[in-house]
Amino acid sequence: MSKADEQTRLYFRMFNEIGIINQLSTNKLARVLPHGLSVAQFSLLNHLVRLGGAWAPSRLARAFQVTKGAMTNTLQRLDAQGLIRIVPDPTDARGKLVEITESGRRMRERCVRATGEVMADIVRLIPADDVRTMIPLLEHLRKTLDDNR
Amino acid sequence: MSKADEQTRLYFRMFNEIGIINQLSTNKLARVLPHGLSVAQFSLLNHLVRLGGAWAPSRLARAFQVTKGAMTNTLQRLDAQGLIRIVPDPTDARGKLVEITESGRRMRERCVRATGEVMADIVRLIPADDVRTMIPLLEHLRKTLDDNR
DNA sequence: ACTATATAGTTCAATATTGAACTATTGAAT
DNA sequence: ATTCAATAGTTCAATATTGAACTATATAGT
Repeated sequence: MSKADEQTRLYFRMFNEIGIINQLSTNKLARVLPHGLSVAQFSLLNHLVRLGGAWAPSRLARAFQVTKGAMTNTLQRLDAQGLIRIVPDPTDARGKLVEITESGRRMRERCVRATGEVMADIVRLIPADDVRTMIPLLEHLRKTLDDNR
Repeated sequence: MSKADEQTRLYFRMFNEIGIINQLSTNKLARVLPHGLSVAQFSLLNHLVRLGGAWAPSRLARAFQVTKGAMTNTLQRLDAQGLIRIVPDPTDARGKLVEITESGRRMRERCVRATGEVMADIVRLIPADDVRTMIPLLEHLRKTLDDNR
């Protein structure tokens, strides 16, 4: 096997590990989330609380790297549960703006607590240094993939 | 914010990056794969070629960390395209065994070539040292999540 | 002003996935 | 031998996702 092939294998392996970790972690978190709330939905509530303000669906789709269609779906489900409010954008008749509701804030708190317990297990088992080492490398990889989309 | 909260945030951020990378890389690869073949299907063909021999569906499901239902689906699609052969396990009447066909081998070669070009771009932009640093850390994380499933 | 292009959001079909229910077979304990 | 729990595989409903088609509005170039 050539050197280049070996290198390619290395990169494939990294993506493979990443895929499995994503699946395992998503499932782990989903299992403790209040019934009916997906990890994607929780992440969205979290995003709205942490960053605050009103967000256009298109901006949220870009932030989460999903298609507009997927974001429409997520937002409709959250809206149906009264966890967010969707209002027309006063400055652009095409657009809408998404805000979290009080009920959404409470739900997000519940989710933070629920996932916190799971996360505590993981924190105990994975050295924080490992995480601190990986984050900048992952970030660079993510940005690179994103730029060359 | 408490120290523990900050740490939890760090871990959440890692999982978030991992989720986005998974989505971007999967989409990138899927786009260049011969029509009708998903990344999961290609991975399975690759697995059969690299490791060789006949595999029980349940063993494949464990190897790829997906449910038996998901594996049934993938195998049925590959079988329908004649890329694998599924035969009864002679030693266990409950079981089946999966082998790659000649056509499957050829398809796998095509996929390796197609994805190789995409991967070459990534190899050029991401230092191999980054990858070599991440792999053992990712592997440890994956194993830890898997053990505590 | 007009036109063409870009952007915002929705809908839809196709696909992948989970988790649970189900059937069939195995293997172990008594 | 019988019984019972474990395992192998399938099916199904629910959900999440993509990509493409579609409508509506905005913006830029002429």
